[in-house]
Amino acid sequence: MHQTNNFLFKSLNNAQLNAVKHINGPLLVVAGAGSGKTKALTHRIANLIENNSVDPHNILAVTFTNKAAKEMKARLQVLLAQEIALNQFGQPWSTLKEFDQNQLRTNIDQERLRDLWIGTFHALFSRLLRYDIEKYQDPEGLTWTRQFSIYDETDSQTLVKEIVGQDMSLDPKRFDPKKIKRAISNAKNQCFTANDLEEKADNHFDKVIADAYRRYRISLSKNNALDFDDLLLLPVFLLRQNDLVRDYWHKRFQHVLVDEYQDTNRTQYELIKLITAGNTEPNKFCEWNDRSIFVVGDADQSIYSFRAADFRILIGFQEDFKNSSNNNQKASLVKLEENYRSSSNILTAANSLIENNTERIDKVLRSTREEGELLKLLSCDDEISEAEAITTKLRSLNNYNNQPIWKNFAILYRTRAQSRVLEESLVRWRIPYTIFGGLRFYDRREVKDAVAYLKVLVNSSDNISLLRIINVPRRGIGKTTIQKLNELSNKLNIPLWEVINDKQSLDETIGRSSKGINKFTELMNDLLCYIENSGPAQILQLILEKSGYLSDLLTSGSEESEDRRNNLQELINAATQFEEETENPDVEGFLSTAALTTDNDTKKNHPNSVTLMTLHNSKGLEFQNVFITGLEQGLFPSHRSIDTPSLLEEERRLCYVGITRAKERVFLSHARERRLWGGMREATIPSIFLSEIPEELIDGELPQSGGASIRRDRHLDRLTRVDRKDLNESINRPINAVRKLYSGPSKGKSWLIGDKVIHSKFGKGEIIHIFGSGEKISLAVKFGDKGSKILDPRLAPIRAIN
DNA sequence: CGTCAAATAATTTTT
DNA sequence: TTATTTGACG
Repeated sequence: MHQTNNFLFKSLNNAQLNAVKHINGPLLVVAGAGSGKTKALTHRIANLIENNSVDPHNILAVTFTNKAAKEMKARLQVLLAQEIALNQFGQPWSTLKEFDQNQLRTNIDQERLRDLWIGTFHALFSRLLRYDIEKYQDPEGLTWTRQFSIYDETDSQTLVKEIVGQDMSLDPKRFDPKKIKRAISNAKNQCFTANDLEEKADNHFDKVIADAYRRYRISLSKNNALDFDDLLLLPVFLLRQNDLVRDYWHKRFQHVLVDEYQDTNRTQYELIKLITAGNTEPNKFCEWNDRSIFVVGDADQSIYSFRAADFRILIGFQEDFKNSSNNNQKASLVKLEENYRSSSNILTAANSLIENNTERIDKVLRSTREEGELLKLLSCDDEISEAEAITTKLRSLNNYNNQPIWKNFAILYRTRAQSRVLEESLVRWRIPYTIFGGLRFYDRREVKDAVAYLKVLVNSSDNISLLRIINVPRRGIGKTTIQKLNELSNKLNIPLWEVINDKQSLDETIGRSSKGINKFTELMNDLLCYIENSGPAQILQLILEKSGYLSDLLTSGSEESEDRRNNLQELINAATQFEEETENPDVEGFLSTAALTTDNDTKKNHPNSVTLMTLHNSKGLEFQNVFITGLEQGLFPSHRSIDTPSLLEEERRLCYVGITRAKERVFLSHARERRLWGGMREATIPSIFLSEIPEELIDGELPQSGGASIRRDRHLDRLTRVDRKDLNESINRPINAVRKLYSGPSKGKSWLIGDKVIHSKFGKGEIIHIFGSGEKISLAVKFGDKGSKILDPRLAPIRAIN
């Protein structure tokens, strides 16, 4: 063995080594938060390439976010560069000049890793479709070409709305287009066709959805467009039906790696199976020589089930990929349980919390670090005091530095609406902050307009984009004109573009309204002359100039239009960058990138500011100090999840994700009263999650401002306490193992954990948890087959039984 | 055809 | 409260 082995392996712990050294066959890596899973992934790829002569051309590495893909690629480059530096130049990478480092990395990227497919599910499989979509034979006879448009959420929503409202003439009050879109999306993510839905439908509503699904698909095809879900679903059908195509991709991708496997949905799972095992069921597949499937994930961090992600796919991996030729031996498993991020108090808290979930893979995060500080509880009067308490903490923790380090702090919340109050407080104290998420760069109006021009130039069937720009900038084309043209297009069954591009018949049908239309078609035909020989950046420039879009913005001269102009310049920069980075930078490719890029990944490393984001957005990140806000029943956990155990467990995982983001300190805050939307105040009950963290790990503190003056001892009365002894006993037991005596409310009936009750709807049950205090308590009651419910004893139709 | 004001709805959102 | 969408009017 050469010394490269040493180098690749030396910084890994035993579990990581086992993962990295696994070569052929299936492997599941259960990777807890902060356990170095990206390290395992990148080192494994490097090991395949460098020590096992695997051609990068034969590797497929799939992630869920562009950011993760980018990071993986960058780390892989460095790994390979380090090796080359050592072997070829005889000096460690770190001693090379920065210029030489970059040179080497670029070299590696362009030569060694050129054919390595690493990216998001959507990016990679849309790429596959750009090659092979024309080989797809749809059972309903629908077709697409390789110039297909990708519709984002808004575009496809518009289309569904059109179909439901006009095509099917349904009352949008009874059949909410948003709900229908969601239902269709859900079906697509579970690999169901419209026919499948039709067969399953046992009520009117489901039949309507199946019908809408079928029409929506036809409509997409007429527009030569695909939505996000299709980028995964269509490849599944294509690979299933076309042996040649399937064989090609199956043979090509001998080593498949999937990151965040707990977030895969059924359709993605089908894709992975088709690529890995071809037409064979994976547990019947035996040709594992020179072939592997390597999935990494953490069921405890599955927080996207509302987008049809299903972590049971991860839990089932060992069974799915078991070896039928060897005693039905289960697929191998490696657990990464050593956490390098958080202090041990934080980890113990997170572990105790997640123990309350029932659907898990047994796993405990082990700390590699010192005990650290206790988690701090901030009990506040209302959401304003909460914000004030947080900013006060922020300032006091930074007082000891003459240079405040704001970037060490993150404030996490369950819903976007919570950010406003926090912002106000931060502004008041002049604390710099950055809000994550929100409007995508490519979702800005002017950017979407410009991109829509490109889309129509490439794909003239794309009516959504055509209608978006036909009167932008103003050409005096109104609603009635457009409606007439649409009707004509439908009647003659000719694409809208061809209808408006036929000057003569246009004059006949709409007379003088055709003036604006002609202006538009002349512009587009002019632009079409350039499409063959110019890159996306130049065409964008031409679009903005020739359409008058830019000059319109210039004449208005407002601050807003200046912003717009900057954004458009930014778009051209993005196109230029795309041309520089891409081997064959055609407009179609740029459009795919534009559709599949969020600016979370392009956003430059934020300056020294506090980060504000939703708990969902925080997954995969880490911060020195983390605030988790709004820990109240109905907010976190959200009211939609509170009486459905599986949803409640997902909220708990979300809380687990939040806590495990922190390296040094965790602050948990809740407000006793919160203005919801509108003026009304609502008294709150502290979150059940607070009661699931061992009391001795939490330090209740007196908030320094905002008049939130409740003391620790008074506060803790409000929570159900969990004794250490009971907690230890509860480990490895289901949720109802945590039991304690609770002194009930002063008035009315007092309740005890363990009491049996009878509910008029759910039948007999047992109280497994009590939280809140005084008049405001809630009971968690477990009803045999009906699962657990959270009930208010003052309202719920229950009575005690023996 | 375009603008303004009333009406309406409100978890989370890797692509 | 706010963001977005609808529809009446000039």
